[in-house]
Amino acid sequence: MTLNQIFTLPGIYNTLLEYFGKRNWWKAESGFEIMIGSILVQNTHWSNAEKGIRNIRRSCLLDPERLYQMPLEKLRDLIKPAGLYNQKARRIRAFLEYYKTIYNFKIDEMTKQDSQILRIELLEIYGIGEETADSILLYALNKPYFVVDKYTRRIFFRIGLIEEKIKYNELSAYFMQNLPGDLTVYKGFHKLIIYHGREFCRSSAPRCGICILRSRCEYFALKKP
DNA sequence: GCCCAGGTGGGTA
DNA sequence: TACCCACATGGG
Repeated sequence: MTLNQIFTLPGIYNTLLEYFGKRNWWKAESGFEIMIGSILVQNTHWSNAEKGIRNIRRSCLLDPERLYQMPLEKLRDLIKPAGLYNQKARRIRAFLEYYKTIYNFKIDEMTKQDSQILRIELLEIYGIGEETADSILLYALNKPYFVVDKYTRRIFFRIGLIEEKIKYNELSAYFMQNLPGDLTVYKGFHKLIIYHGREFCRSSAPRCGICILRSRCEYFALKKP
């Protein structure tokens, strides 16, 4: 196998999978927890977002109806460790408003809805942009949308596979067109990109992402001629 | 003490 | 349309 063959999306996916293996990932208790977590993790380290989720769970509020009844100030206090708490409290409230109005807090009803319509609906909610919408679609509702985040953009630009200013939809389409339309691959690849990004591709180390990933690819290229 | 994190919306030119 | 900027806590 040549380096060019390794540097395809399936090749990179397999390389990262061999390097990182299967790791523990956030074990959410429900789709609803994933929806709230997707908002809390916006521009925030996961460990902080998790504290917000934990506070909500401890208060027995990890339930759409109860969380909806919660005064905004109280919600704000619970999610404080996640940072950006004023904005995020309003965003969670806006999402709950939509979830109640359209789906009566029933995730099964939401899952039955057409994926494209769901995505349009989610994007109309205050505080839900493309990444958060796709995160909810993929992880909470098991709809095949590839989640593109800061790490994805940074890593694949540094490897040289995409342009720096590529639009979200173009980058997402690039992944979906070059990977099997498989939920396991979409979820797995996104997680691996995050692992790689956290360890090797921080913004303050502009070259290491390329070096590590390229060297791993070269290593596997030699290992599997 | 400084930099950064799994974004988003609003303002301005 | 394309840039800026605010938002905010906690870990390294």
